[in-house]
Amino acid sequence: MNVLITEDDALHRAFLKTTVENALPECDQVLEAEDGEIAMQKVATNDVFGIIMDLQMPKASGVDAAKEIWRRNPDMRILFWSNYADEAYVRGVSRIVPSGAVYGYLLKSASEERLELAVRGVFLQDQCIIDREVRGIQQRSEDTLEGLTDSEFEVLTDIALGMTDKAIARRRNISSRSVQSRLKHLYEKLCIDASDTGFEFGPVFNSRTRAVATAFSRGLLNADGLAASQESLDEWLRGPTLR
Amino acid sequence: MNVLITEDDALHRAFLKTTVENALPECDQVLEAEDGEIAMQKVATNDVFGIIMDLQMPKASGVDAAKEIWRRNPDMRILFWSNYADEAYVRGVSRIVPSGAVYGYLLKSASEERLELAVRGVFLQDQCIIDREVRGIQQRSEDTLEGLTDSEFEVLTDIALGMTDKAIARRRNISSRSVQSRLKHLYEKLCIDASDTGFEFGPVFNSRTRAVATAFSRGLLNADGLAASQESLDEWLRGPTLR
DNA sequence: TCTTCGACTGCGGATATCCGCAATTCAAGG
DNA sequence: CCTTGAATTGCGGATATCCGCAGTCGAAGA
Repeated sequence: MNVLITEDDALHRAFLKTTVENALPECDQVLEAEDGEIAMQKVATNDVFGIIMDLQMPKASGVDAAKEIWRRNPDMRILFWSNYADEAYVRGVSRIVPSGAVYGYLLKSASEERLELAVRGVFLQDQCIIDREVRGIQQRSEDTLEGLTDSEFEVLTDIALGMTDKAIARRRNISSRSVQSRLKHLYEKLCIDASDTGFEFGPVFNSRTRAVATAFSRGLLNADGLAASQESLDEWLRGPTLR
Repeated sequence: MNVLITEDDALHRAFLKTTVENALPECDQVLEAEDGEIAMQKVATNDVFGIIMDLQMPKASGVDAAKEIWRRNPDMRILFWSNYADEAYVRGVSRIVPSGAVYGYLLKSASEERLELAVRGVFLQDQCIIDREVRGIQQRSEDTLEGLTDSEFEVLTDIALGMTDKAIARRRNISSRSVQSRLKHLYEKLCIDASDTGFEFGPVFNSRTRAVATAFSRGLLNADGLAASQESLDEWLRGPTLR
């Protein structure tokens, strides 16, 4: 029974290793990977029972790696261990977890006991253990009222990448007027009122860019998620529209 | 002789403490702070000789805290210890360091020996010790050719916050046409060509939002720096234009 | 079946943005 | 003194974006 630790920070990696050795005496070997790519390799070439994975990593992010690993091995137990409970991360994880898969989502601020309990719960008892704080974000992002629709979130990432209305319309197979309609709803939910003139010479903010800014400051978007979205956009650009 | 460690991650904090105790036997007491605000308090109420400071922290970021601390005490030795060598961080630090101040900038990926050497160099021998990688970024951001002008950087943060051309013009005391002129140069340096049609239905990207996206992915901007810029914007909005 | 509600869509107008062209200013050097 | 180059500004036009209004469509529910 081997456990893989995927974490770029050396100190955290060492800490996780000793914790696993403590909490899981049944564990034969603790493998280590310092980024998502190495993790995928190690899973492919070793008999890995479960994974503890950081979300913020260079090269392949934790979400990317988990997605690929679950694609080949839907039963893999994965315990995510992250610094933040940003909506972007929570959403990203929720999107890729296969139905029936066993996983956990713990914050690094959690105590060592909670971590040990989570390790045993996820790896030995097939429990899904989600940090309370994360759980809150998860629910909120599922509620249509509090958070954003998938459509709105989609269009938000698109404008954050700098796409024009027309390009978004093409990509999502809707009219450009619909894109604007979705944007309008997005602006409302983010409380962006272009005519809300903070000073006497007209509006201070451009709705489009302002939406991206507030989404960033609220944790709806983050650099990692944006990089991932950029990749899928590149793929789309290379794809069907290429002559 | 007391040393203050400012770092939100508990593991890193503990690591720094033992390192300092090893490298600096002369040190009487190691104080700890888990965010920038606490750091400022501790500096005010204790006799602190030098500081090791993380840059990414909740509440007040490392740059904010260092700025305030240096304002009251320009001779304070500060060793920055950061995960990334993002241009935004390097620029932020370079901007606030008083002339003649002793400081260091080390990456967390540096070895423990390098860290110990840096601690002794900065605290005991008044050396400025800058990580080679950071030094590279620093030089590049000083060169006008490679990096961006201060004007261009300024306008970049403004559009990233969602400001309109007119508002930027007001704030920076130039005409809105000049804002567009600066933007044009910015777009050129970021290699953003709106007419670079990736597909057959016109341009894919909106220059303005695209610039923000690429600036983010290149580390010219980051969430922390944006939050700081937002604060100074709020201040300006409350200030002279308020009737 | 009828109603309701939300999403999508087209039209048209008000602004905002992007950019080429050209005149001006100003500072650094030859 | 003259030249050069960079920054600023105005003008004008081509697009892009934002948004109100109104019509269509499909799904959910009475």
